[in-house]
Amino acid sequence: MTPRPTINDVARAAGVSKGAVSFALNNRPGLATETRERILAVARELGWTPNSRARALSVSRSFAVGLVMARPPETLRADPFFPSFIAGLESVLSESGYALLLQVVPEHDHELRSYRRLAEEGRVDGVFVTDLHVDDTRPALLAELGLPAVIIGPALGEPFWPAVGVDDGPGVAAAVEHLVGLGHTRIAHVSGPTAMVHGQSRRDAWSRAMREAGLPEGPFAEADFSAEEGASATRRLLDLPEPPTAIVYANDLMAMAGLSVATGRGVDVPGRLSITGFDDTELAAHVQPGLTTVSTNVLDWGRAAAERLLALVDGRDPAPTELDPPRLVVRGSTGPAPS
Amino acid sequence: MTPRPTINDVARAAGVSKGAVSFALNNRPGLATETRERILAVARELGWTPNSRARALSVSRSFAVGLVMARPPETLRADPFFPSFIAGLESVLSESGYALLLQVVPEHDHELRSYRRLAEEGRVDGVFVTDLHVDDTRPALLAELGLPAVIIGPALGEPFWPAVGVDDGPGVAAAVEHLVGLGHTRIAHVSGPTAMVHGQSRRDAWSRAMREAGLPEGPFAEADFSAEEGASATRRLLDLPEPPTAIVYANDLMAMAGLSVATGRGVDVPGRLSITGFDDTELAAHVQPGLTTVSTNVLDWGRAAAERLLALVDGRDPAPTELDPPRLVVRGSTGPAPS
DNA sequence: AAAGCCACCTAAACCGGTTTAGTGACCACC
DNA sequence: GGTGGTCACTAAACCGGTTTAGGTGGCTTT
Repeated sequence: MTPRPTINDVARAAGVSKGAVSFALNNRPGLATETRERILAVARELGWTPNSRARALSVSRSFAVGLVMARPPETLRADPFFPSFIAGLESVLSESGYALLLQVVPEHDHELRSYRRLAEEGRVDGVFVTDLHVDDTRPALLAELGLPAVIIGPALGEPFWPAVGVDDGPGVAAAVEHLVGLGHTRIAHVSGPTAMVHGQSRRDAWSRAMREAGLPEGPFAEADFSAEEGASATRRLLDLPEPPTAIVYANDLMAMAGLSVATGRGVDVPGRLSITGFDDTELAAHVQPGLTTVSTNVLDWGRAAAERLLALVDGRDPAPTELDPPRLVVRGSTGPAPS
Repeated sequence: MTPRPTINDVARAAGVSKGAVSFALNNRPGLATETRERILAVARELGWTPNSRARALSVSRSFAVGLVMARPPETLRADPFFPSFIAGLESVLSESGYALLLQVVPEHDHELRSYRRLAEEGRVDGVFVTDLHVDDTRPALLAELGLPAVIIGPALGEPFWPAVGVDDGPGVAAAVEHLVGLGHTRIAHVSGPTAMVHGQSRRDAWSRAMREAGLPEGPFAEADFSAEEGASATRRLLDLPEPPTAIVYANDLMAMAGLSVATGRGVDVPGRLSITGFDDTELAAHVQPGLTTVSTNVLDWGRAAAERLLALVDGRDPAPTELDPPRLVVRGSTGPAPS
């Protein structure tokens, strides 16, 4: 209620100039140790904290970074990625006194405008870019705006852009290999949108793994990561004259919906059909049968992305970060191929 | 790359003082229409946007509001609430030029510090308070800090605090009534943490509905909204000498885990056991059998909360917002009580 | 004793907006 | 023809920090 003290109040109370207070706060050389301590003591006593708005103006930095999520609310709803990812970001950002500014926009078009606005108004010092499309115009826009950015996700194409992400490939490959080891030969894939980088990269990984196992590619169905489309893709695959004996889904949500479609039709899992997911969501361990899936350390991923962006903002050299490779978690939804 | 133009550049180019530019921008009276238009034209031509940092300092506002989420990452992971809720917030905030500042902290203790810091540094003009505990100290802290706040969730106790939320009660009651109508008499409840307001309020609603149906309360198991505890609570209930014929869960995640436990044990759903959830997550419609659950309009909820906070920040009278009441969605997981 | 040099601190400019007090021109009125 | 009142605008203070260019006093140096 009482107005917060300003640097002037502290200076007056300590009998020094406000410059001195600033020096003491940011412990810069040029102050006698005794003076510095006296100033800090007074500041503590008055309960003074520097006003971030004033600081932001004078140093021309906002000490905030932005995350824009462009998804229809429906797709957003059950996404297991963001909460953990954001927790990872935060653990690094808050440590450095940075805040995370979140924007949710309904369409890609709005997203471009969001970035532009964030940059032009000087709200953020850098941004994270997620859900990259294969022909995404955002990197170009951000370069034009001169806004430091870190791309979240597998780096596809432009390698000079700093992307941070676990490579999905080995995870999908591990799932395929696991199934091949169980004797499966007709292994289908239900992908996310192949117009998006992480949809495409998982799809590619599946193709490659099949090729490397010396198998034909098997049926493929494109979906959009939602339960709805996961279910309908599964129906299409099961309706094939020669249905697959295993399906590799691009995420857990679609896999769980597919699992229900199968059991609802009386198709035994894993007796007649094996199923794998991707994400290792909490529920995956608790469906019947338990879902074999790929687990990635999203928290660490967030941390790495934040560190990278802060380095970029500070003009430091971003240390190349090593992330845990994805790990296959085998549960009950996969079993030997039917004979 | 080239430094953004400032208000001074615009003033010089238009041949007026910077005050005039400011007046034109915020279209305040006292400028000839012709002058105002000339200034705006010049501004547009130079591509000038007012710097929000400077604006924030001079008007002593940050044009940002904060949302602090204090949850262990595990609980956070699969929460269907936040993504939609945030989308709702955003739709209102961005309209008014406000930004959403997100903080994720691992513990409740950190959360208090987060709020304090946000307020003291002047980063935000107001905050949302979620996951209220029954003995929560945050309202007191925020009052002390003089920070406008809107509590998200059912208002339990302190009615003078502006809370925005759908009342869970009718939703849970509808589920119980639906089951009673199907002939069930032993209806159990698996709750969230009763130390939290929304855990407690759903539990209370269940008790009340049972009482009003003239039934004894039936077995109760406290859990924490997670799939893990939902599953173990279900096991405890099914192990009872006289197991319930229906279970009302406080959220979908626990209900789906419970559903799997039941089917895994060979307990037919809904033949021998009926199950209801709460949230109407995307997957609820796609499990086998489909989950009967309670749907709330979380997007609208977010919108209402944002409108309320902005009103509070502006010192306007917050219009009382009407939210859609929760709606029971009947699917296959509920059926007639076994005879 | 004048000059030189630190070490320590102050005064003032600056960041880029908003806001208030004030000024000059113009017109109306008595 | 002086007074009063608008209108349209400018100049300058202000928000609360950071930063730079001095300034002061004491101690060495020659």
